[in-house]
Amino acid sequence: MEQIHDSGKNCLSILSTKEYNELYSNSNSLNFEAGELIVKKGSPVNNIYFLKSGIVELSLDQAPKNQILSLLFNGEFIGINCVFSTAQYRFSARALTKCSIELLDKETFAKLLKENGTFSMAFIQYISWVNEGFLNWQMKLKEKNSAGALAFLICEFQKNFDSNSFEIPLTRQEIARIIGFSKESVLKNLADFRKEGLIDSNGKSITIIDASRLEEIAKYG
Amino acid sequence: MEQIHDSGKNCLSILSTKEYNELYSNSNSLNFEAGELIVKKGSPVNNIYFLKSGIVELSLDQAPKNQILSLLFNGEFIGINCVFSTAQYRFSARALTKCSIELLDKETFAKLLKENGTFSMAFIQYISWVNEGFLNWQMKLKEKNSAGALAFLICEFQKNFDSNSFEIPLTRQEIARIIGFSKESVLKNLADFRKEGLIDSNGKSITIIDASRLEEIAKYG
DNA sequence: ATCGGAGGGTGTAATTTTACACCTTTGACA
DNA sequence: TGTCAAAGGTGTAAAATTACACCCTCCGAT
Repeated sequence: MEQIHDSGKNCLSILSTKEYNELYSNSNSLNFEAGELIVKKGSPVNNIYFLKSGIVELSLDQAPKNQILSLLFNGEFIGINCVFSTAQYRFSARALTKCSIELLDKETFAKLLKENGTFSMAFIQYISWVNEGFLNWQMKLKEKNSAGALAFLICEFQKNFDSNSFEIPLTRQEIARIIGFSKESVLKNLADFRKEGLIDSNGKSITIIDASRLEEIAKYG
Repeated sequence: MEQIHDSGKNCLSILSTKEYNELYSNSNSLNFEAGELIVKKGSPVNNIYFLKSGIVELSLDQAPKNQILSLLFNGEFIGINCVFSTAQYRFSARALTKCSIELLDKETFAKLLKENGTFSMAFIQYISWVNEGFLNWQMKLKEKNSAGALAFLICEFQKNFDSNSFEIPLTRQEIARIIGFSKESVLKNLADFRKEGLIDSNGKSITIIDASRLEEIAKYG
């Protein structure tokens, strides 16, 4: 229990070559285009979706309107809480960018969990870590106003890129659905950030000019 | 994987008598009074807290001010996500009522998880179920206005009692911290519910008069 | 090439929620 | 029994957010 497994990839690396091959011999690769529905709410859980590359949004409804629960990046399992707790997915998953996904067999995965105690401990660490992260993300967003939440999201995206200039592959509406405010609030706050010289933005591309002040706002001050 | 383990108690019942005795021989019973701090944010995870009876609140800060993450009822583990994902608790737990808690040894618990594949599968099902429930709870609250959120909380409490008359062991301030609105909003909505004949309330005791209309509001319509 | 829809953008009004000010009630305890 | 703090309660003003109305631009399909 010394090692903390902080990504799905990390967790799969526990498996022996034999176990790994067994898991992957029962799996399929799938590719999705931006905007495509990956998992529809209510569909039965027959496989485990492992996100090899791309960004996925989870939302409570399959319509691309509702509140976005969370964003998943590469190395994560999609909707892992539903796999072992309910017979069906309780939300929908949609590709935000091109995505490459490995469809693992649920029964093989479960068999390996039962047989390999080290793997199951790593998996327990992983889902604990994922859920702890989700909880923290939600709570941080909840205590902020619209400007703080937007700044927070921009800072979080920045962490996934090395540069201060990057593209956020989301429409203003999608950003709004993530942070839980209206599209107009997002637009107005973006305009304010631009006017105050915190960022420069042009469509989906964004450049952070004053990172420390942006982080101040993200922390809510 | 047929059986779904939807409470910590249920999950512990998987253990053989021998394993159960091993776990409990390394454990202690603790009792807490209403208001007492059970787990302080930042403290190291040395034990697993199993809530035998009572109601516990989880919050991001030890001060009894901040947003309440969730309420735990009997049969649940306290802060189970932190046990296997971080070395320390990321939030505080406080007794809302008198609580009886079993302090299980973390290493023994981990050993049993590694050795007993059926137990670890049940535990995985349990934490998935807990987190799925938390996520749903948070999302349902998020999409509601203050009246809807309050009605929702009242309806949720009602489910834990068999009668339409019961006591909510929370101050108005605590209710506010759970649903994420101000104390005044809670008071005003309660007054409205009373005026409209949906409920009767006197201090902490509450009687639901028009359950269907209250549920309507809870669903936000 | 042009039509139409989706997305970006902004101002103003309406709505919701909070903040503040202040009062009453309750219950522990000296 | 008196006191004091915490909790319940309410009205009004201020602040934040949303809703609506409307405009422009870009881009894909006919």
